[in-house]
Amino acid sequence: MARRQDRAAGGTNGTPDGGKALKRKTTPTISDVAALAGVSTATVSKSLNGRDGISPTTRAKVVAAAEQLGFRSNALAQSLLSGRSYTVGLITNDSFGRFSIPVMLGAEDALQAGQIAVLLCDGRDDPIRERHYIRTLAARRVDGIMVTGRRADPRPPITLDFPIPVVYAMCESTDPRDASIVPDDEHGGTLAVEHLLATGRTSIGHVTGPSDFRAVRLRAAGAEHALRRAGLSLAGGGPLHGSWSEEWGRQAATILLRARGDLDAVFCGSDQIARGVADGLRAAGCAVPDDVALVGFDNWTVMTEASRPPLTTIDMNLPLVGRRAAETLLASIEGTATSGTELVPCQLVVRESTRV
Amino acid sequence: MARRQDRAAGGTNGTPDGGKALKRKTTPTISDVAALAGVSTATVSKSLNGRDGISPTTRAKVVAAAEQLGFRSNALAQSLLSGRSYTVGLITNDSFGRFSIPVMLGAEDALQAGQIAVLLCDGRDDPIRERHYIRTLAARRVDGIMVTGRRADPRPPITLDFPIPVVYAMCESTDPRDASIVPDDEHGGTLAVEHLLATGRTSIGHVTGPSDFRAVRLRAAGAEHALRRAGLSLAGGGPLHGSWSEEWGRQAATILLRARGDLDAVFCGSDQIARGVADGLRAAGCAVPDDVALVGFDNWTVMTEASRPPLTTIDMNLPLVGRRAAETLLASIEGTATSGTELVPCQLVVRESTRV
DNA sequence: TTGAAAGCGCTAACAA
DNA sequence: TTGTTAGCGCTTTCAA
Repeated sequence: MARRQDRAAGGTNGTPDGGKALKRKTTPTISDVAALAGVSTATVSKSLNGRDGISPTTRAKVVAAAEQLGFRSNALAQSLLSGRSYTVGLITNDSFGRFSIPVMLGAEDALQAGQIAVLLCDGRDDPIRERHYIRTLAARRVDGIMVTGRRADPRPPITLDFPIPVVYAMCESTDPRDASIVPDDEHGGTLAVEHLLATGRTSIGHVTGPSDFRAVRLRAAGAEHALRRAGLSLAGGGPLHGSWSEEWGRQAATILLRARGDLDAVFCGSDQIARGVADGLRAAGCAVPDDVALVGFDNWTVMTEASRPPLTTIDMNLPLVGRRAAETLLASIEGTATSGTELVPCQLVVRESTRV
Repeated sequence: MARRQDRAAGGTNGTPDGGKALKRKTTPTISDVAALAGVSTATVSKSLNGRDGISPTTRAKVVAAAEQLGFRSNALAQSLLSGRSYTVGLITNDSFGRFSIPVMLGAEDALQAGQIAVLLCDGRDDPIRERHYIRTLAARRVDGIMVTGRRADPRPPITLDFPIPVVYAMCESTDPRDASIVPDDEHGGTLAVEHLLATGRTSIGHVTGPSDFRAVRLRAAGAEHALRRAGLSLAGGGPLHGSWSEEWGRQAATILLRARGDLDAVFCGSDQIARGVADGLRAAGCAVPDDVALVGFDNWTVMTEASRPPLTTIDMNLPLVGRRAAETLLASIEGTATSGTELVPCQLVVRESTRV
């Protein structure tokens, strides 16, 4: 099956040299440093950790010795002593997809600034697997757990039989006492429609995903509020629900045009749908944005840029969601627990599809 | 900025109860279990780890005590003793994008089967950051490191000042003595063209990405080999290089049609390009697959399914790349080091765009 | 079959 | 200013 390119044998990096070996060079410990520097281990520890009560001379000697040996303090031993692993578990059920990754990146950034490492756990929507991971994380004495998901819809909280902080990012816990950080979808819907209104549109349709997504309901609600404040309502009588696909967008474009000859804007529940709508409108001889303006949702560049014309859209600030989640988790680890759901604001990104 | 939904305070899961606290319930240790079971810690250890030389009665007693206390062995302590952390570091420079994620998932799967946890490190193409991560991983005494990237192009090996196994997944190390696992792009190109030939096409063009990508050169080489074996050569005289975009695909379709009136197939270097080609052909009044058949590369569902018609494509088996990398790393950790580059075969996925 | 003791690598009292 | 000692939680001889 697999081909292997033939090449010289013998790895570079540290692959143990096959032979029974002479002096199997083992990682230097604090005692090695102490011995070399001619001091006690306690002195080495203090010197290297910047504790005071150490003479500059000694400190220099120790540092030199450590350097020479390539000494690197064993975090495992430190953790055992301090009772903190400086590690958090990241459980995701998005198989690290489009939504959870930006969240993760934001989180990882904030955590690593706090010197916290992240253990990866891909739950695959399998409760068994999730439980297994939780056991592992428990054994490794993580300082906290972050849970992430594909959908913003509330999910049952994870169950822990040991007391450590948990925060839900992107997916809300059904237990209101848990800390959750999610994008403010309703606000996103409002932003989109307000932008359309501001550019002079008045007959605005809404094409979106299945109504059993909370995000879908919230975005629609935000849109409708904004319209109501302007004394208007959705063209077509309400949101048009379908699948999260371009195909649905294309169909919906036809439906809307047929229903409302005066249609001059469409707000879509996703960029994918919006791209479909753009194609559908074009096919019907309708110009975007001249005849009909278009706003998507997600700011998924692959879609927004490939669409003709490029799409104005709503960005959920997912990295910020991740960052806030990490900060909340860190605070909780430090003892300042928070609870309840925090909404991260969305942001309008203007491109060709709504140019005036 | 952020809205906070008001809700009752007080977390569910383990957020330390604010107060100075009564008996701050601490995680039970092996001594707690020993005390409760009325035996020594050594006996507890042996009982729980299935060592023999323990009477069934005692074992049962210990197990019961452990259960009752919710005892979970401290992996940190075990690691300190065993010298193995059962953890590997995963360094990526793809910001966990489209390519490295499937690789990661495959790897994570294989590793977790081996009871190995994964520490996440997003290098962001920043060497400083990468070095920082390597220090962290060293301190945490990871058993090995896996390096992943966006491009298959060879990258300089990471530099370690301590001896642990490293494997490169998806991105090859420039040092041939390192172990690398990459998709067999050349094979992929061959598969694509052989499929087109098998379905009776003879005038086959190739539209692909920038030629400084090794994958681009390999895929083209594979395609040309297959053609040569059939006594043919690429329509258009050679590969058409451009950007990795739909836009380029649309342009290229026009170019190819103009150059070769008898064009009956196009093999594309990516699904994105292929989708553009599909649109370009359709716009030129050319039917896919009746007039011109189309094969993409990547099996990126978002593109293959949204394309009209859905695209036949080449799948790189990325999860398998990850799995093989993990297996190689595990073997290396166990002492069986490998070196050189392993090629993982690609696979043809047939859809509408090449129906006969 | 069980337990006492030593030690993995490190840090924090406390003494010197 | 430095060193001695104890101990984090666990496993493993070795002796009982």
